[in-house]
Amino acid sequence: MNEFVNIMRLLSDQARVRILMVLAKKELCVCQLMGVLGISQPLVSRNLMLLSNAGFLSERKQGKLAFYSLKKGMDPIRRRTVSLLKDALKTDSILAGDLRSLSDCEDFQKRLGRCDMRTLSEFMKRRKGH
Amino acid sequence: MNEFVNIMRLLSDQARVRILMVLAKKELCVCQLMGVLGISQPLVSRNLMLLSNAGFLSERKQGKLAFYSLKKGMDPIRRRTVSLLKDALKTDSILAGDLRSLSDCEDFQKRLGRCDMRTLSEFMKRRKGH
DNA sequence: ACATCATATCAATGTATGGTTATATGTTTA
DNA sequence: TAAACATATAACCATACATTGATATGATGT
Repeated sequence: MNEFVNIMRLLSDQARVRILMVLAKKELCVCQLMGVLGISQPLVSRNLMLLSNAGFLSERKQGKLAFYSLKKGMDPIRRRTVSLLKDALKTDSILAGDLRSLSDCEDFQKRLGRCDMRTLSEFMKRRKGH
Repeated sequence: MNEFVNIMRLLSDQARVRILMVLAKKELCVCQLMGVLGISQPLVSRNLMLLSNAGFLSERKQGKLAFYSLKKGMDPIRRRTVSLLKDALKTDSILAGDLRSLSDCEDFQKRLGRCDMRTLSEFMKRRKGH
């Protein structure tokens, strides 16, 4: 009972749901999530830790980057929960915006050749402007 | 997005999940839920209101009693959510205890011929003793 | 009308949680 | 080795929420 209630509490936060849904599309590092979601780095990190501890994410370290992705081989309950999330948010506008931000962010980083959190967050802020 | 996150928050509470699961078995009035779950009447009422407003419950008034049950004809997302709850808690010990309490509580009330919240809560307290 | 019973609502309070700032840890590059 | 970069952790504050106790509303029977 408690485990399930804790999973629900985990998913009762917009930022965490957005992270989970974006990672369901593609493996990303922390700074990319910052850029895409427009939230602070400590907050991204904390939410990634919570989602990892709850058994939803895998972590992969490469150099100074930490990549997170949806965990493979989750138990049936978690799998169904993620599937429910996907269907419930299939036409969600915020999520659609996040995915657009993602490709913009990737283009920017490709030109830059690195993550560069400061420049990236400036770029994304300007991007939100219009 | 917000609607879904609110549903998750709703289900991130043990008392509400227990209420929902017991009502999924059987229509009950407020005082029966008090007895079965061992929680205060204002708390039961409040959580019933939240679950109703979120579209999970139907209400039926009969005399001074207010009966609540799982709503018929919920949208697919809510239906799947309830189904997920049921499966996730299929072997949950707290829920099993609630269902046992339910039949005890019904026996007691049948002998008594009414709800009688005061006597009932005393009875249920003693019952928890062993 | 009055007393009792069932439910709803309100006020008060302690706790949990999201968000921010500052700092620490670890990695690469110059 | 020093500086820049990426991430993690800690401390803190403000807000939201669960829970309780008291009280209000409303129905039933005497």
